[in-house]
Amino acid sequence: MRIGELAKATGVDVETIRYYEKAQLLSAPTRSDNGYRAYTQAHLERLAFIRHCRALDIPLADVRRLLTFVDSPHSDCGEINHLVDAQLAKVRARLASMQALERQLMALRGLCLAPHAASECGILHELVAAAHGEACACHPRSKGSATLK
Amino acid sequence: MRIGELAKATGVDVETIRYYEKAQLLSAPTRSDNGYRAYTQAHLERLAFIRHCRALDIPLADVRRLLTFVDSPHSDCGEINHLVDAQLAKVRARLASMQALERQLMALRGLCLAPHAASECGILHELVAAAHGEACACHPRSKGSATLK
DNA sequence: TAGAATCTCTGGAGTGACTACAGGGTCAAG
DNA sequence: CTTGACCCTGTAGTCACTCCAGAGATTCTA
Repeated sequence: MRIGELAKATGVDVETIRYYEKAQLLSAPTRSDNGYRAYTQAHLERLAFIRHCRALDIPLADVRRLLTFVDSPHSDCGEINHLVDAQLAKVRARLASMQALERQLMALRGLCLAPHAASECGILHELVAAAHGEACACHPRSKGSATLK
Repeated sequence: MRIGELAKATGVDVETIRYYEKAQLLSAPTRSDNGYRAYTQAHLERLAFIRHCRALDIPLADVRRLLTFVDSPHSDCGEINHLVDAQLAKVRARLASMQALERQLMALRGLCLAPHAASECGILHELVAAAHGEACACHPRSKGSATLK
């Protein structure tokens, strides 16, 4: 199988496959007489594994660890659990901050509903106000007056 | 104000401030006799503005655009709305994929509750199964048998 | 006043995970 | 025989920082 076929079969870009080889995630395949990379079914499976992990946003360093487990079936899988747990925690933390971000942007967007002069734009005012340490729609002060007069 | 004081006042790292200067987001301040950067209140406000935008995950290129609006108060703010809307759409898209990701990882995690040999680890089986195009707990096949026998 | 700790400077390299070239070689179809 | 699709290597660019080396300036403590 040539690199283009492998790319099509797995949905991974050709350049990315070469990158994975250089990054030691995919072993270097044998070469045909013309110097083209010749991949086997084993490569395809390994690449699909990597792609699946990446779809789960698992960093390449962790994918590398997981691959060693695939290669040594008698080792203990405790670290695998740990790895997935860590990934889940990371995703959840990002999820929470994303949700806060969405709320902040919605509050900001609500300050300017129709276009007008920038000097009167609620959004710009809001962003500038942050510079003065005033309460803003995004990050209301927890204590004291959260309302601007 | 020296760079360290500015950093403390805004919560932006010293190196990041210098980076913003190089990236043309913050104008180069005058220098003291010893060559140290001497910042003004205007710099502080501008930096706070940038920081606030970054807290909203607005890319630096967009922050640069926003700063031109701050500098030209008579321009129309339509682009500001557009920019915030685009940011909101981006955050929402990421939010959705993050939520899917969380579900996938939870499904994966449920496959191995106690550590044992890697060869029998449900998580590893699952990740490897993806290589064969089989249905997996993360991405069940829409048609046909979604259950593994 | 000496020495140490802290601050500041510049320029350059490193991060993650690709992505995009430039400049060439190989191969099949028309 | 030329066109186009594919493949090769190596390098540089992306984003937004972050870290480092090696040097000079300032400030604190003994």
